[in-house]
Amino acid sequence: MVKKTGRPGYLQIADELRERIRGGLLAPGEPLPSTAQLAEQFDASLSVVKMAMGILRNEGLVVGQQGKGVFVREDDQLAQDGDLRAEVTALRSAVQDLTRRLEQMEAALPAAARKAGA
Amino acid sequence: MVKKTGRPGYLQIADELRERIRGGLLAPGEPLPSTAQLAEQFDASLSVVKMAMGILRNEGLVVGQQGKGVFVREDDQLAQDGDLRAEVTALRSAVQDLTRRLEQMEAALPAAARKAGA
DNA sequence: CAAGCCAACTAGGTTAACCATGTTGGCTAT
DNA sequence: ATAGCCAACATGGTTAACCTAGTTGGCTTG
Repeated sequence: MVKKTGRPGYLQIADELRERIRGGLLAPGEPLPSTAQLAEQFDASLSVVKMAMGILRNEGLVVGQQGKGVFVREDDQLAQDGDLRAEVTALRSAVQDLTRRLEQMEAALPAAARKAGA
Repeated sequence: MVKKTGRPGYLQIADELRERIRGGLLAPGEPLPSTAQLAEQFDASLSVVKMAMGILRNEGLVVGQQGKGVFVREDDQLAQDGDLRAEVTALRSAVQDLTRRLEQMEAALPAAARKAGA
């Protein structure tokens, strides 16, 4: 299944699964095949499948549940909206602001960081 | 360096590097320390550092050049042209990180959380 | 001196192994 | 029959090893 096109296998698998999700072949809430099954289907090693899953998880397209499986995220029809750009810009500003404020808190209250970190 | 906070090490490292970039500690065009150096600095294995680098690469924050190094992406506004997905991914990670840190603060300062929240 | 080779670095892909942890269904013993 | 255990499966994190391939600087050789 995985082709030797120069594009690494774990990205090919991530692409394919991403497209199945976008195309509706894998519906929201539906479980993906298990890691082992995917490895067999794609004729790939467990490792590359796990890497692909990690990417999709990081992208938020899927949600893993230990012991059960990996499921297509339910709540993101937001990805279809037209004007994401403004939304992303606003989110970035909000994150930057939160980061700054949280850093001030952590700097002012090292006890919290100590308790959490060490 | 990597703390046992429940958040996996490769995400902690990705968080830290992402913040260095956003904060300007690592300027656009500037090379990151090599994988080996980062592993030593974070007291982590090469593997987790490589995983962290893969995430940042996937997010488009950095660009790797085989044989040379990994560099902070120069055109920071590139995300405006196509790939909102990577931008959203980065923001999601940032939010996860902020959430984790804020929860630690709240756990360490229950009085403050009570006063502010409920 | 100059050309070229080579060793030592770099990123990146792949695989395998080990462990922790959560779920589930079936079997066993009471 | 039921309660509880347990094996088989699941995700997820970590580490190590091996390989490809590009870069760079120094040394050797012509």
